[in-house]
Amino acid sequence: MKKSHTKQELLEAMARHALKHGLNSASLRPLAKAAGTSDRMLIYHFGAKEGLIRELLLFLANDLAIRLDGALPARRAKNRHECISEIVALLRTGPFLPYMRVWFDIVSSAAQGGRDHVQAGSVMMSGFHAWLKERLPQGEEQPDALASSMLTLVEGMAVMDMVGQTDMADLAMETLFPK
Amino acid sequence: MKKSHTKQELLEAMARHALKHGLNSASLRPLAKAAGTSDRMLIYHFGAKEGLIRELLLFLANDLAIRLDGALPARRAKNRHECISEIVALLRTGPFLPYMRVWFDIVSSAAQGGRDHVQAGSVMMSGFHAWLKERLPQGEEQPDALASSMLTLVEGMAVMDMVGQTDMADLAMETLFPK
DNA sequence: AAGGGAATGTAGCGACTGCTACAATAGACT
DNA sequence: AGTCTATTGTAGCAGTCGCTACATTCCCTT
Repeated sequence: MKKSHTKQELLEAMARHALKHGLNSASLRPLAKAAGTSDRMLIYHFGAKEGLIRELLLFLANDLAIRLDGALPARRAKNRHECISEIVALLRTGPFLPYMRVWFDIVSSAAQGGRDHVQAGSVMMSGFHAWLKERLPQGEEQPDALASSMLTLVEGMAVMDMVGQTDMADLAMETLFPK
Repeated sequence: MKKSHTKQELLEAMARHALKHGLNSASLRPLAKAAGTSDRMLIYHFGAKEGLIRELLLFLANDLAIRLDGALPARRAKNRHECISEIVALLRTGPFLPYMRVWFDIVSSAAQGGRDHVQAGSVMMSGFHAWLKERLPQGEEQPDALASSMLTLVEGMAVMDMVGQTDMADLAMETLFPK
């Protein structure tokens, strides 16, 4: 072996690159450069770009889960409004913006029928749902339904944010989960 | 003049192509072929690809508005649940799937900082909001807030649909706007 | 020490990208 | 009729894409 980058190390570096520069527009040579290797070696390790993307997506899904866990302590919110508004504030925070951009790359590719993207997106939402459920106010009778509601609304708000309709997003949140 | 395609005709044909094959991956030669002309002529008419995309986005925004108007009569829904579930059902309908795919192409590009995409997305959401407001149940005291809520939730549901989390989308809707 | 397989570099292929230089044609106007 | 301008075709450039053939180097095993 000369350098013997681990697949994990490669994925880590490529994930960092994808978070900075986008996922859909990522091509082998820039990814390789970011990971300190060559396109030649990426194909060698992952077989083809398709496999690389698949593994990169799973890595990113896991990475987001870790990042979410680290960002907000696993404690119960005081009430519904505080719960969702904390989450929204968190996602609008600098460190999470790259994840949001990559997230919509994934959604867009999933919409075009990319099965790997659908799967990765599904994994991400499941993880997000579980994470959110642990942070709901105490005593909620239907935590699944409430977590689904909040998560779905949060996703819609993210869409609105991306197209400059932050006001509409905020209004929706304040209306559905008022103080 | 030999053929003298109108810009409008070109945009129409290219919009059809974008709805079929995606917007982010659209390149000049396929677009030109779909419009019965050449990449050479597209550049001639639009100056550069950037201008073409800009005009195509506005065309699509207008097209979506027209399509929405034509799809559901401008009548008031009986209640909130009927209102939103009709809209969701409509958007999940075959003819609207291409628009959803293109929509998330736009959101994804907007997330990457594409100003034209942000603007087009904003126009689309404003139009959608106005359209929805006319179809709210009668007697709602805060139509803007309610329309924003429903629209934002619908967008979140669309995201969930794209990544195969239709169940979560439905659960959210039934929870926030129960029968 | 010899062999073997894993890892890497170099070079390049064919297809595609947005875009352009050059020339030809067609119509409108004087 | 002759000129001018708008429109179009042909050909191609320089760059990027995913991927591969070939050769080399390295470490581990025997």
